[in-house]
Amino acid sequence: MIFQRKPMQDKYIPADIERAAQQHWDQTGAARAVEDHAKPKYYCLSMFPYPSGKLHMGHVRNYTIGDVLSRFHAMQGYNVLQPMGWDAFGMPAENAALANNVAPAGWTYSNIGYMKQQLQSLGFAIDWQREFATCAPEYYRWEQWLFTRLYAKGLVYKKLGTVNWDPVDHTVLANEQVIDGRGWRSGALIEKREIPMYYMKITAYAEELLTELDKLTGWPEQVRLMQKNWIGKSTGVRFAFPYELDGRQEKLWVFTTRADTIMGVTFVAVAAEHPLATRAAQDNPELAAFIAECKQGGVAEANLATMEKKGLPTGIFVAHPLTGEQVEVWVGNYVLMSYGDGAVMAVPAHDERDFHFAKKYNLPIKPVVLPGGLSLKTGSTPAPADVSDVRPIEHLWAGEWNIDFGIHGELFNSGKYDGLNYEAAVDAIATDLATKGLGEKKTQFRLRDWGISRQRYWGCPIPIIHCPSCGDVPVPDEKLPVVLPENVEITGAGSPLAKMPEFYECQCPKCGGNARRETDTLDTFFESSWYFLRYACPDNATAMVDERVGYWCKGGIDQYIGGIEHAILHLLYSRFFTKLMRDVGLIGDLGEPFANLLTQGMVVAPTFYREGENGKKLWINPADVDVVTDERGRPTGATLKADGQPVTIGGTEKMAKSKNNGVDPQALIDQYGADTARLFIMFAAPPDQSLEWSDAGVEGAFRFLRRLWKLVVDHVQAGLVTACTNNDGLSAAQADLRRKLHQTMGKVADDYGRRKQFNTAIAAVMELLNAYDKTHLTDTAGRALAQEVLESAVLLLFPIVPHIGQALYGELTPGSDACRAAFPKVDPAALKQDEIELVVQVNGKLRGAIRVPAGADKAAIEAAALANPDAQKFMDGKPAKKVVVVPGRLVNIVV
RNA sequence: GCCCGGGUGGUGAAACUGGUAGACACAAGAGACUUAAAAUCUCUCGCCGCAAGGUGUACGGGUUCGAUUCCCGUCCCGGGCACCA
Repeated sequence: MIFQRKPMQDKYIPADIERAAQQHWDQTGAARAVEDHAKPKYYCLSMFPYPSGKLHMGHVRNYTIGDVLSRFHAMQGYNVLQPMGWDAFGMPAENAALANNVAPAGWTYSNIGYMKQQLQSLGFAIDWQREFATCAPEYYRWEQWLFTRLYAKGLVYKKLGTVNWDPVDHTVLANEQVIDGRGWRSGALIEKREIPMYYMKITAYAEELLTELDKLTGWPEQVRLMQKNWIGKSTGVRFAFPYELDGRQEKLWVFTTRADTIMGVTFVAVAAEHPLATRAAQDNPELAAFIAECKQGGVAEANLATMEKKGLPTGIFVAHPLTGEQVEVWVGNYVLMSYGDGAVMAVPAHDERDFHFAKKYNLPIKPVVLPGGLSLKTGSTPAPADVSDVRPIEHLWAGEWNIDFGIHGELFNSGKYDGLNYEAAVDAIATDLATKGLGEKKTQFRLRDWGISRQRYWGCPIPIIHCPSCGDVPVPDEKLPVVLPENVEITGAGSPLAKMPEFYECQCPKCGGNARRETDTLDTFFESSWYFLRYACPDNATAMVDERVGYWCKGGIDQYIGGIEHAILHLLYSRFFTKLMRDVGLIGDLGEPFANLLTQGMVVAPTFYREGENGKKLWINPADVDVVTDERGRPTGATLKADGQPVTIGGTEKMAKSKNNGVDPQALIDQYGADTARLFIMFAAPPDQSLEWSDAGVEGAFRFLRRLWKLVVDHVQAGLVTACTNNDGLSAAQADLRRKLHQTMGKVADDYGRRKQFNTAIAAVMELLNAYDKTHLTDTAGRALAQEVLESAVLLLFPIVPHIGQALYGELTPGSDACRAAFPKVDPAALKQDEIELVVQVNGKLRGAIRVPAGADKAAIEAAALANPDAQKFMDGKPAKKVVVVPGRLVNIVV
């Protein structure tokens, strides 16, 4: 018999085996996904990257997780789809254009080219035939098409929206570009400005988006909760304060969830943009100045909410709807026009914000709800001695805010409502308001409609034509796509499209007259809200989606993986789009788009900067910085490697282009190979935990792979044998190893499949190989066991380190292909154990251990524990009061 | 400010449903092999203590036979806050 094979390399050389493995996968089409109704499908999707230039560690982490799950499920017999594409529109391309004088399109495509090659070098089992970039007209034409359908249904509409206006650059800025209230390039004070924008009616789906959250059992509870709070359903009362102004009877509407406190209203606050504020400012210059001041600064809610609360009286009074008492209207900078009616009733005694505002401006505080479970009726503890005397209670409000003031309780000081609890009071008050025609119970959502217009160039053109006689006219299907011109000049001042007559000059599709094309583009969240459906049919030139979506997305995408930072917006918009597309009749009722969600923790890194001219921060990459630490390892300072001069240490933040703190994985891959990079990042932390980047430990990951290689080399050189399939002929130590092997198989499958915690799976295989090293395996039975352990260990690790796995499995089982191997199956017979060890505690403290037969009953275990000399020593001769036996774990003796 | 997470050795972390705190690694130290270095192998490694033992999971309280895990409060760090993606 002549069987010639190339002898196995003694040394682990990742570059060689990775090239060979990737070539093999390419040639065999290992990652190609084809619809196959004979197998269960597994659509494994990782959030597609923005092509920012190079991969960063967050990408490596994200896509390795996806690849591990994809490969694991393929080994379990699933028909796996793992696609990849590019979220290619967005602001960074325009910023790069400004900084380096390159066209956004060219910059984007070249980044895609580089990053694709990086992804390929990591050996991900991606079906590249489904790749697309969202900046391609073949992709975005379909969202333009959908836009016109939604516009026709009224699900897209136009209204005024507030933006950040840079008065120097004459341009609209993103929130990220507003730093401390100033434009990032001009340094000018930013103003709020109202402009017409297109909105999507996501509020029409608020109820469905909320209730369907309950069905998302494959999502982290945390994300469901965040979405629930974001949608923010609240039930309360919408009511009006009537008033007379300029000879007309008017109503000032507000919404409250605390109608029970309505008798405690001492003033009303409206937003600076509220019509009543505008009216009052007409003959009040001071108020007009205040309103102008409120217009300064950015629109981001975080800024508004942390601002000092300021206000000014309008001099206008409205009538309390129940008492008729006159209540003054104030303008407050903390009241948001975009929430509800842009006006709130103020009850300083029971709302913390109102309380501080009232204290600041000496407005009356009128308590109407008893704090801390007090009751007028029963005088229940801890009531003051004389409960009929309410003065001591009111005196409580003289001091600081107390958390009890905001809690539901029994009403007092409220006339006919005295003694009612929260629910009864709200019911009674709502009824009385309704009788007067001044209000009713109402459900309100915090969720607002989604503004999708952007005054930017690098995005999907909005397919609308403005005609002087016909109004806004959607671009007809046969004129789609509206193609974004790719050769433009970016100046940073205003939208380039608005300066291109060749783009905006057009004819009205209805009347044929001269008209102007919309020059705003769509929010890039638009593209990422449906890309996951397009992966099923990227080649369809005649329809947005087709029946293949029904195959791959039935019951939802099986696994979605991406950063926790997308927990609200992207995931909510994607859920919304799926429902929209269902209602437009594009897809059947697929249900929720993502059946299982894994929210990856952020890869964070320290930030470093220097202040440039006019105080602008120039961010410096961590790779270019030396950090000085004290003896405890705490950073005390940092210097730039290039010049040795100090740089300022910023916070530790998610790796982002804007802070220049991304770490390029390429150096890691070049030095150690893709498998080490993959193994290391999976071993560093569980996937949902945030991970502060450090490459300490990479060496250890590489060492482990080298050791695995050597274990297989040694075994192969001694000669291959048939793998062991049962415990016959094994020594006790060998049986222990075989038990460990099969325990490890179960543990790793559970970690991959259920827990999605890969660091512990790797640790388990490390433990197994440590045990392997310590077991005598030179006899015939031992050699067969060695073969079984090595074959299994290689397959257990294959999803994480597929290149070395491909090579080693080929050596261990010549002629086979690791890509076609099934995941190792546990042999229950190998798990059997005669004796187990139990820990003995005395009063909850570990004092000893006993060995008992595996099937020992409770009484026998108790007896053995009480007889244990270590336990007796600590029982001090006292009798056991109680003995707690936790089967399989421990015995606790209480004395 | 509001919503959601997190805090365990020198470091990354483990402990899955309330049951042995620190698995598995990194770093460090000691030793073996080597002319030497690298690589590899062996041992030590939370803190206090010679030891017995005590103590320890951000901090303060609580529930429990037993708490890293559950509850209340405080502090610190991270994510999101609707135009970063």
